[in-house]
Amino acid sequence: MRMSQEYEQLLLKNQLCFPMYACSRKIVGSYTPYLKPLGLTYTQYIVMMVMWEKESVNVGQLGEILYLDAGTLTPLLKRLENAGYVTRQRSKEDERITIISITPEGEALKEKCRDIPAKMTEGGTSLTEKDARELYRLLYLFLNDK
Amino acid sequence: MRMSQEYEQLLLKNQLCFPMYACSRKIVGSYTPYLKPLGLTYTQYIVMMVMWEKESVNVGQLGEILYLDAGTLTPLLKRLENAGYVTRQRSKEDERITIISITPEGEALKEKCRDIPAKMTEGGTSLTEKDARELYRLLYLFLNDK
DNA sequence: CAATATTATATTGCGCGCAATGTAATATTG
DNA sequence: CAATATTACATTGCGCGCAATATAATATTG
Repeated sequence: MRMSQEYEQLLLKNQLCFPMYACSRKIVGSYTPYLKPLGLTYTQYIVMMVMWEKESVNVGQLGEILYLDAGTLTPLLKRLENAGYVTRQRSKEDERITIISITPEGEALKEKCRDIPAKMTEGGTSLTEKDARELYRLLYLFLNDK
Repeated sequence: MRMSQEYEQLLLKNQLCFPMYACSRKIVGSYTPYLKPLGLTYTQYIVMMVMWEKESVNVGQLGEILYLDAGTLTPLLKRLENAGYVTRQRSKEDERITIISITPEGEALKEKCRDIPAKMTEGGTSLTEKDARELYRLLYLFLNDK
């Protein structure tokens, strides 16, 4: 007996969001063995990646780059500050703005993270180089657009 | 000045995980306008999707299907139980097992969710049908494999 | 320039998501 | 069959992730 069109769309296997959600958690989780020894979470890691590129940003810019809001970033940045990797200080020109700056310890952390990307790919995906490129393209299409 | 291969991989734009993570949150978030009026979170919604297909499952099976563990599922299932959508009872054959069963209210909820998939696609992605299929394939490749 | 609006961040509250640990029931093993 | 191991969930603790609200500083407006 055939299901109606509407109800058929409610089947898990017909969803695009679900595999995205599951995939994301799976990959984020696969970083843990490399990040936990450094005392980092995945979100802290991507914040540090931004810091390695920028050296200094404010909370709003960080949020735009990472698609995260102050409710997530503020406590996370306080933890990175406590760990000694960044400093948080109000801008002198506009006291509403909090400027996040990387410390020497934060810079040093970059070296400890140096091999993580290689270790992550090394396990080996069944994704070919071409598939990976295609996946990348489609994800950014979704991300920039809808 | 050129960056070393290792450090270049630490650039956010060279990561596959980051867009997946951001994309996942973005799509999950786009469900909120439709789920919140029903008092559901996205995770509760996909649990209910399983219940609509199975009528009765135990916690372990639910975890396998959704890639979630008991630490996440137990409190979530208690909330769905309090909302009246499922029941939780120990199996008589094996008292370690908790059986989750859908209630008539849970079945009724399916009708209220009927139009959600259509509403989700309707906003319109720049993804073509072909791109969506390709994305689906690549996500499941990642999910089943690595 | 005082009143109002806007902006940037912080705070609060709640529901995940997951590692680690606990607990009770069932399986296995000597 | 008693001791031990394993299994299936439950609990605890912590860090997000985000909506809603608060707060303080700056911009705008009449």
